Amino acid sequence: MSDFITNKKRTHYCGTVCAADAGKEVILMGWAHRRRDHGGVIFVDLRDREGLVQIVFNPEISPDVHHEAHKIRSEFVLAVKGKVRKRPEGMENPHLKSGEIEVMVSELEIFNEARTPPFLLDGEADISENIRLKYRYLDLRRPELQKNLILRSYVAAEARHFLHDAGFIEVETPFLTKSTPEGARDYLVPSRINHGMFYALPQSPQLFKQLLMISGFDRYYQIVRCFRDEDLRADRQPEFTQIDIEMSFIAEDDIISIMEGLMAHIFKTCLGKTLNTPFPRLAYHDAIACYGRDNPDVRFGLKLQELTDILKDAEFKLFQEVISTGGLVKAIKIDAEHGKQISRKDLDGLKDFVGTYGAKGLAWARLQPEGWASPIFKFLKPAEVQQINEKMEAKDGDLILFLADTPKVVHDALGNLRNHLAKKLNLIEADQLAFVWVTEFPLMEYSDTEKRFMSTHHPFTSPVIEDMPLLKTDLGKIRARAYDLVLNGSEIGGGSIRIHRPDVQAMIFDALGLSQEEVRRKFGFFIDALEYGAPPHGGIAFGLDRLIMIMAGAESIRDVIAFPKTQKATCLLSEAPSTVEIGQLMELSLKIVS
RNA sequence: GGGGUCGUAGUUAAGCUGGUUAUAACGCCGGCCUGUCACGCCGGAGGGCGCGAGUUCGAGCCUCGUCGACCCCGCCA
Repeated sequence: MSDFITNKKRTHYCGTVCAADAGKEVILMGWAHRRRDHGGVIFVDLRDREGLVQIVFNPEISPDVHHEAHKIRSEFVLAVKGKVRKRPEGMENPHLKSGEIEVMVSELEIFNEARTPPFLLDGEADISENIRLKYRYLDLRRPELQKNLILRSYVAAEARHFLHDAGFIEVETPFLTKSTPEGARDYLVPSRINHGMFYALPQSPQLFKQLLMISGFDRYYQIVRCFRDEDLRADRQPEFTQIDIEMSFIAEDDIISIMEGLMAHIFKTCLGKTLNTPFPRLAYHDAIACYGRDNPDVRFGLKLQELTDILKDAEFKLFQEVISTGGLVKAIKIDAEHGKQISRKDLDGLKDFVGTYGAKGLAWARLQPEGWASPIFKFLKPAEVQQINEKMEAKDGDLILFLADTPKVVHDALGNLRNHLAKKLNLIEADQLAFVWVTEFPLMEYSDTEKRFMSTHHPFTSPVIEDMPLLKTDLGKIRARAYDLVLNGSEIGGGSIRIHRPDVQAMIFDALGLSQEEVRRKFGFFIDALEYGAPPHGGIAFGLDRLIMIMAGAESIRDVIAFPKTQKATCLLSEAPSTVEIGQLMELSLKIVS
């Protein structure tokens, strides 16, 4: 074995060698980031996870080592021994943390050569994602991704630290578990021992953590992988990580305040940022009314204003039709300064944008010195225009965008348009952290595809007690004891107080249209457990990946996961999924039918 | 399942209304250089345009199909 490693141990990480080390003998190990060969003297930037340091090969120090150094190419793996010295006057590199010093190498070992990498590992590598993912182990050498994953590690460690100190017990729950067809599509695992039967990978440890409450653990947490076989997005991967939490003998405010403490601790220790707690709260109904979505980005205005009442008698066919069939008219005002950045052509683009959310049109009006310029205002009475002016507090130059449609389409389209405009018009200040709790979710929502009411959260969410009578009359109006934590317009966590009484649980299953046999088949073990003394309990789960995305300022969830999947849920590095040997299928009594 | 953007040397891109030997930068290889740090200078190699059809005298440019990456809708209790 090499004398380096066995006898000569690494003394410093490259990025940590600094001016204070001048005069010291150091041993460094890392990758050749860049080489500058001047014929006489050779400079190499040596890189490890902590950063870069310039190492210098000078023939006057050792002709042999200098000769050997000629072989060094990008990404060769090196060990060097040498003396740290202050760089000569005027030769400092202010771009480098270790730029004041350099290491004069007296001994070199090339541990390993490297093929020329398929892409440069320098700075902002604007390389197509398929190449990056195929050579993920090289992409991960880039400082940006190293930084993200190191942050991720810190956050997980600090979360554990905080929760441990707060009396939470980390318990592992099974990955091979029972399929529960409610909710997302399951990843299935065939059972070899039980032919024709399948495990499912957990979408979340929901029932297990509730069972742990019944078992008396009182406070549980787990940083745990979850699996959902649904289509991917920029912030969605088929396997993702949750900080999963459950507590007994508590109510909403108990959980909310401890979780605010958790967030404050994580942001303080990992980013040095102080959060203002408690976080503001917003009822679901108000979130939808003002922001169009249940994960509002409250870093900017552009709130939705309702004009339905003002326009209900308007002699404009389109509005009349929409309003008389239960639809709404809502509008967003863009102030003059930003409104003028939006051209007629942009307006066409915005119309197409809302089209993707089912909106059939997008009307606009611009207040100009000579009055309103708008394709629709000619259909309105002066009194109506006047009321719109007042409601929107319109000033000269303002641009108003109107949408008339069903409530769902109006909120969907304008909610997304609002976010789109904020980005386009640069309305979001960097480094803002806008947390908001969204509360009072509906317990159930009617599903047009399933033709029945479905749980908004999951069927174990407790309804608000006073709303219980609505179980007989108006299922859509029952509020849930649920809460989501939203950060900068992204849902980073969600949870609820659970049902702990078997009779209440039975009523909810009944309202969801699940027969007793179905309930028994799907959740029998859990129903049984509820009957053996379940404490009042509730919990929450945070999406660790999304949280890290925001903390790291990452554009994509793939940038905070070491080995992510593509949008088609494949791994370009390992080439999973793949076909398997026929023998493996036979062992599982499986047959590919098409 | 649907909509959109993209696919040209190792990489990132350019390639005009289809027209001889397909450009550039970086990277790579060789040479020179004792103070560079996106080192510099000189020289060189490297692709036939994701793949497959078609239209045409002629296709990187047009058409169709197909594969892949990304973004979005649906989906994500």
